[in-house]
Amino acid sequence: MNDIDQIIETLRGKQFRITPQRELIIRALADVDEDDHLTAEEIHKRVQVHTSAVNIATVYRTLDMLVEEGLVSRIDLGGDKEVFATVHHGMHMHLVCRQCGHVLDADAQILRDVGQYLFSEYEFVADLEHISLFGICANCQQ
Amino acid sequence: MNDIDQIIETLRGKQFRITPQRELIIRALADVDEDDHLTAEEIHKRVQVHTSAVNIATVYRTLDMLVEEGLVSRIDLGGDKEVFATVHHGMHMHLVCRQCGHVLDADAQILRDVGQYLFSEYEFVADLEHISLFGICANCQQ
DNA sequence: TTCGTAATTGCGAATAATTGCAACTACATT
DNA sequence: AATGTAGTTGCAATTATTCGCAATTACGAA
Repeated sequence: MNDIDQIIETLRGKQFRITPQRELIIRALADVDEDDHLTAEEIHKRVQVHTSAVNIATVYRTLDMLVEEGLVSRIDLGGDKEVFATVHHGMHMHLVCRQCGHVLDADAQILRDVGQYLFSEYEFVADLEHISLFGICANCQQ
Repeated sequence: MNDIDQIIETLRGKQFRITPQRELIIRALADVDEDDHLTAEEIHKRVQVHTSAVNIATVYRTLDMLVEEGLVSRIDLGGDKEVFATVHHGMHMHLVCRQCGHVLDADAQILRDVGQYLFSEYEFVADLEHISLFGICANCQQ
């Protein structure tokens, strides 16, 4: 079973209705190259290639729902830029420079320890698939 | 020297001008109880107690500048809620439940390791004073 | 297959946040 | 103390996101 069907099955299991709009949005999200992330606006554009009959508000609402259900990651790339990707996408850590805005992808392996600690100490299941950390990149340090 | 003067001195050193607006915004931010964080809107209200002559756009721009200079932390509490605090505020980690929105403060000590790793591996200086992690809290797991 | 209904959508309006630009001002220089 | 100017602000316009509500529709049950 591919990512798309897997997400749809999960939603059905939770009594969500699978509308054409939702399916198109999920396809747009899943049909990207590895390491690719899309903004809400980009997703809307991709969906409109197939049909112009999907409202931008529906895109926002569907993304919120998918994030809340843990099927999609909301990735903050510095205030003004917010992107989305399915959680099947592979673990990522984004190092965002708060000075130049540059985004560096880092190995997220180290966060496993943090995740384990948070669960044992607080019973909190942290989303560590896509994490953004802010700071200053090598270039901007001088 | 207190937090406020320290921030102002740092800004002067970087050739930023200390306008009445900026001073009021910095005071509003620094004059809070430990563990308190303010939204841009709350900061604006606090400043307006002293004078109505500060535009909300100035508050946003000043906060952006302070964050970019590393003097203030921008703390994301779940998409719609963004709060600010001076970095002198003490290390924090916010565990934000993506289902119920509840925010739990956790010990941030463990992130020190992550910070060291990121610097040695990527020369990236991560802001670990105020971190938000998203996930599912104990209550919402069932 | 049809029906009933609660979930979902689209639309327009409301709200939040950002930006361009002309006017203003902090402060270094004289 | 007066001056020049680059940095900063206020305002209005723009853009991004959310919300209320009536119309529509997915899908379980008959």
